[in-house]
Amino acid sequence: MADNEPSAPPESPARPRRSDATRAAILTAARDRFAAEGYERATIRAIARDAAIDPSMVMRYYGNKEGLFLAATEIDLRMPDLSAVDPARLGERLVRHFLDVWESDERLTGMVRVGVTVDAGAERLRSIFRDQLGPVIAAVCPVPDEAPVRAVLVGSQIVGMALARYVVRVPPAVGLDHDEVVAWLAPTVQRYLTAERP
Amino acid sequence: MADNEPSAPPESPARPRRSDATRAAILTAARDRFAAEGYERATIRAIARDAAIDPSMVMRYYGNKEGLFLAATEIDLRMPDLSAVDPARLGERLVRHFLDVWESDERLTGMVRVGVTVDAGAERLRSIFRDQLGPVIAAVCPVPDEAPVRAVLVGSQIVGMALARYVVRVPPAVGLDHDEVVAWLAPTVQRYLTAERP
DNA sequence: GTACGTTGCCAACAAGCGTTGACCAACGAT
DNA sequence: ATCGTTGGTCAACGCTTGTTGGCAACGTAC
Repeated sequence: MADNEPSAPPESPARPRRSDATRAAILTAARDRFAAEGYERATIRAIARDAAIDPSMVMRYYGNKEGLFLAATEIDLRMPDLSAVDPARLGERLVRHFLDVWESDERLTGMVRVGVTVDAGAERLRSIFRDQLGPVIAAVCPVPDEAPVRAVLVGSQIVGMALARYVVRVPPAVGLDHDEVVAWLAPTVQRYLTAERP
Repeated sequence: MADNEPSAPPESPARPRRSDATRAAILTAARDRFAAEGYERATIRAIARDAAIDPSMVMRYYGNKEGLFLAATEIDLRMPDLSAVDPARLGERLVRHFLDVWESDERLTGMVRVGVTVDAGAERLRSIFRDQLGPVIAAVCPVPDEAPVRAVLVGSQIVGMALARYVVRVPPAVGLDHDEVVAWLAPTVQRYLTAERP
């Protein structure tokens, strides 16, 4: 309905358009606003102002606010291949990876903010658990059936710490450096991954 | 300013008023709405409708929306006295306590929802860490200086799991029963409380 | 050069928000 | 019986929100 490709020729899935720069500017502004202020307070008008265009352009290119949100919050955790990692250091590897990825992409903070508030965001979070964290953990899981539970355990500790550090900013959590976080959390994650089911 | 006690006599800190029932109805409705929908989407009008009164009453009794929020989300974690607990079972005790308290008070879910979105909510969360979790953990902490860090570690795991179970509702986390959650999380919490600093 | 799709701005809409002040009814002390 | 205080409703305010439709400029293909 709000689609702008007139009759997308099947041979080229995405041709460059003159408005690509605008689209990109909107996405960038939307990411910043969603991350900083959450879904409701990030207004289309503010996003458009940041992108230096008219609010109606946002509607034209992304249909409505939820469409913009979904487009702006496609997240790639860049999960490493854990099968190449020393099994005894899986926890350390994972915790360090998440610290890096979290601090390199403010969308993750925004994702948590919104995933906790809006249904569309919660579904996004679930899909990240299911499609990105799940498979990687299944690959190193002794019993494949247990992978979903182990993934959610790992995720709960990682997200919990991210919440404390980057969203709520509890002082003692903010004060920890990477090595301290790894030293505390890695054994936990390691146990969730490899310990016998209790 | 929006205070309704004309000249509160110091001898009786809180006399019963005729409007106590209304005040309570507002608070109950506010808790439900804030918990279910977060700060922005829980409108004063909707809360007033739930409480079967006029929106202006909310303003009269609680000043403004933030005042209502603060009044509706005073939270008591009912922390137990850990010094009476077998030191080897501190983790188990704490995890079980949090499961109970979380499922008996939907305000906690609302608290997390709002604490992640609004500044006033984040401050509430920090104060809960500082004033309720902190002291209890300091009492069982080998080195008192380390108590804040250990408290935030415990909190990160507890809140992370609560997020997965009660807010985002990731299926594998919802499917765990209390004993399973305790079996997985208790050793983690135990280590955060009593292990040597790594 | 003319027709047409694209890009963009502008002005407006209806709805909903938090908040305010005027006004009335019931109560309690005098 | 009266008068100030309290509990409550009503109607409106100013504002912001997401969203829409019209219209002008630009570029390109024929």
